[in-house]
Amino acid sequence: MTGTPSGPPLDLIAAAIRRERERAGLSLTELARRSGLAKSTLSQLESGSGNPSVETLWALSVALDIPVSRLIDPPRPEVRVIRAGEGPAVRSERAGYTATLLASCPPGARRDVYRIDARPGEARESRPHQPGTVEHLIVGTGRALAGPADEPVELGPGDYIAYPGDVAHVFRALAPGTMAVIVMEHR
Amino acid sequence: MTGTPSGPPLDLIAAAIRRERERAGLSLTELARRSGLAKSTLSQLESGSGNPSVETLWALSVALDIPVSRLIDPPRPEVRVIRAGEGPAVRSERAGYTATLLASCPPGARRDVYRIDARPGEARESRPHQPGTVEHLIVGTGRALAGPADEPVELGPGDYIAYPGDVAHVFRALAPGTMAVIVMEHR
DNA sequence: CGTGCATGTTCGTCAAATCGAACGATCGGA
DNA sequence: TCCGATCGTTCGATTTGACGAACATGCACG
Repeated sequence: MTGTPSGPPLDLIAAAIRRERERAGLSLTELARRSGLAKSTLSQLESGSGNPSVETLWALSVALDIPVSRLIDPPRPEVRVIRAGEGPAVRSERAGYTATLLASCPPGARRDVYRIDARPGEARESRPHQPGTVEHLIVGTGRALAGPADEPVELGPGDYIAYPGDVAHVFRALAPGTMAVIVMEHR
Repeated sequence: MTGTPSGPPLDLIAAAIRRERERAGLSLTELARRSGLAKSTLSQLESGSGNPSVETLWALSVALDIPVSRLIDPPRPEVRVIRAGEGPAVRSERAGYTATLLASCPPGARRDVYRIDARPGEARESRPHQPGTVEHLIVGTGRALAGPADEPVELGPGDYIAYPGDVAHVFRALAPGTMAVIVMEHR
């Protein structure tokens, strides 16, 4: 029945709490006072013997002035470079449209970053994605008609648009060599 | 004394759980079986009368195949357009560098989107941001030298780089009319 | 028209998270 | 050296989350 041996990261949470507390320069007593929690609770949590509730986590995140995610999703940054032309390219059936996935959605993150290279031609329509998704589009070069399918907006170099990704939307290049960046923000 | 009566979003979590479950097309019984939780627990949670522990949340997120954050951070989408030249511009002291904030970090989100317009000149150095921050940079036009301050990378049109934002980093335009997009991802 | 199986809810019990208070340890000043 | 303050830990009492079983309801099938 294991299937997922991904044990509950109680130790990680414990470490995160201690780390964030010490980062804020707070003592256990002080944090207890600010968060309204008992310092015994905090002590036990930081010692790893604890399974806090959301209320507890929320109180902590408020007192530490950090998003709750910081306490449960362990991060890990890196340095990556993807040269123009490299990277996983998702070409449309029709030529003249190339979407390159620059930064996919790793565990813990919730956004994809694409580079779009397109030539004038048929519009590329996208069916709705996951509800709550928001797309950010910045035109680099050329011109494009993009946005919600029922109300697209004409954009020039440097223009920016944000629109819900959970409804049908469209992208159509209006000039040769049109390049754009799309940040697809999942929820 | 907080000023923000930001009550624990128990209702939001309840709604989120139900939403995500129905999205996955799972019945309460099925989700209970997959997550190893009692369906009574799930029922109570979805009814809003509950304060789940991290173990419970973790089991849910694994069973639903979503990050835990999806259950605790509330969303909110919109449609916005910022024309080139519009929007809050943050000019550097030295001329030749303009950063425009396209999408700031509203409550619940955790990323800022900037457009950078720069001319060759002095490098612009940024001190470390919040720990865990990751910056994504895509060059639109021109050339730039960017990345960690101790190991910058030369980038051309379409090139992409991701690097930790919690260490000193730098951006220097190498050609006139250099435009880039920076996605600053907080944690 | 019953029967079988499903979904989602309610109730009593148990384990555990949280709390408040007391306890040694450490540090700084008189 | 002694005293006070603060730090973090430990210990019972209480609240509360999680579980399992029973329950009401709806739907398909014979």
